[in-house]
Amino acid sequence: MQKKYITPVFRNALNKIGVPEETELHFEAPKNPDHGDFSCNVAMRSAKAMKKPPRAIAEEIIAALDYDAKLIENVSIAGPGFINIKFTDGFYAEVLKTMDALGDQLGRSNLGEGRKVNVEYISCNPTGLLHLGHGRNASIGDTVSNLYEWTGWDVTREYYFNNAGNQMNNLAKSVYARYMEALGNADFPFPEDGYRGEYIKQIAAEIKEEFGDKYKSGTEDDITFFRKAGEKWCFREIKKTLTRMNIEQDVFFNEDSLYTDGKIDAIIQDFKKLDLAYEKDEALWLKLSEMGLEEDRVIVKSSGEPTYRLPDMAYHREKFELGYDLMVELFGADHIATVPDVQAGIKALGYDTNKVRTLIHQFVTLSENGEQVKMSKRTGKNYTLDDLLDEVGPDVVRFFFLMRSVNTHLEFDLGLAREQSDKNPVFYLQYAHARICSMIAKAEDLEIKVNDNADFTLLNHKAEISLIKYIMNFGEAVKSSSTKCEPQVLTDFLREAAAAFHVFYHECRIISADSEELRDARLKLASIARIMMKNGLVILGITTPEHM
RNA sequence: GCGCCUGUAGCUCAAUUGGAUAGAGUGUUGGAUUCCGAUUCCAAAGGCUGGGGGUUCGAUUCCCUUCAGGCGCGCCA
Repeated sequence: MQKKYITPVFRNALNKIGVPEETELHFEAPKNPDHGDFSCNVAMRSAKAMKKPPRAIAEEIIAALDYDAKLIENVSIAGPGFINIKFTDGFYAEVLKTMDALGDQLGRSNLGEGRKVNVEYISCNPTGLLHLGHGRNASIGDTVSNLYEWTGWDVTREYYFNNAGNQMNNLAKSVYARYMEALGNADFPFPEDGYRGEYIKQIAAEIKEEFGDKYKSGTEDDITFFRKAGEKWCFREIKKTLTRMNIEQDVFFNEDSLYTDGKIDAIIQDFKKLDLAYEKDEALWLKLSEMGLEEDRVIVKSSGEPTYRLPDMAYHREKFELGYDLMVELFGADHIATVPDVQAGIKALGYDTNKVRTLIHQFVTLSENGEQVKMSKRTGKNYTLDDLLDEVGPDVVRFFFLMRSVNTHLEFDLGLAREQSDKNPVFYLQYAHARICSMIAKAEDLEIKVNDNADFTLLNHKAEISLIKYIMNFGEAVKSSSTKCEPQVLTDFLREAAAAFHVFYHECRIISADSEELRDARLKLASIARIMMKNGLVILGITTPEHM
């Protein structure tokens, strides 16, 4: 809203002194508060076009500015030619009034204008349990979805459920082998690429418990049974874990349906029609080398089965056909190689791949006291997401996975995460919220209610103005976090905002303020800050305790 | 060998997309609070942004090169 006021003021001045209309006019909040509330580098940008030194242009601009002295305190030149703007306290009183009027909607915007976005995340194959990388994927995906919702998009949360292909046969054979072991065949051969996790033994044990040796002969029907049983068990566990993290998705897209609905065949025919596929060595190849990539790849194996590329492309096509304006997909770094192939394929089919936004997150390492942790001390096995949830709880898990930017390696400090104190950033945020709640409760005990008509012009303490600025910028932070698909932008912002509240709380008496009017204004300010903290935590998918 | 990602304070990470004196947290040292929650606040110390070149008013950011780590490079997904 500040920009809305100053942009035309500046543009008028620029026109007056003859700066070209196309010169970019951009304001930013300087890191250093001594540089004012807003800073503009237009004088430096136009130095070339004007053929004058930046500082001289800045002087001309300032002389030509026509602004309201009730809102802007002063405008000055600094450094190589920055123009710094300082607002009055009265300006911030107005801002706070506007923010207050938003109520619970504080932080929401209509950036997306109701457009449809599909966010695909987790999409873990039902062949095992979720591990730490999936936890990061789940946390980011879910919060990115929240961010889109808060910025006015129509969001569909989707899980691509892949229960076709080799991996499932592998699962079936692994379970079968463990089942035979459980029946007393100690040296029953285990498949070479089989899944060696302990959970396979558990599945086998449960089958033995329920059905005895009914499936011991291992016929094709038996293997099918093991495949289905394994899938069902794994998927149940996955969903259980996600529920613990408070994650619920709208659509579970079944890869199998692409085969039964003929989508795979259709896409093969289309590639053939476009003369982009050819047969060699009894397999079908896609001419990726004609689409700007290194080499051609197989899309149908000589066995007649498609490779992963084909269903992946068909899946994207389905999403395009559903009319999404934007498709976000989130993968771990190990999937990075598949992206260009699939994108090239759907582009060749005539779809606009600019609508697909692929996010890649790097790996997670777990550490404690500077040492890398691979195994859970509790179970002695590989660390699963459930183990982590058991140890530190869902709030900490989600926050830790969100507090680093997506495309960097993440070190999860188990010692810090376990810490239920000020060292742990999650508690720092939640405490700010809880502190406001208990303070308002205390005020109510004294029969002091939050006064909706409080006089904000009384708020001119440095700490008060600082907090108001955070409330004012909250919506921008949500927008920025959303458009960048970087939850970390929001976690950082909220930490700073919480700090601003704590400073305010420390320096400004609220309930025992000097006057009732000041008390009311501060109490109201705190209550608006509470909404900001609450909404922020909600977007991150973290609980908002009123007591701790 | 090739492609992608990363390298910033002792440690874990930021830096508004090319801006001002590179900032936070943690750790270390020292302080504050008779009163709304001490899970709080304030201060100090800590840096050749891996190294070397280049582009320009200005580079952690862009380009080249080199070193180090991670992830990929299948008719597996």
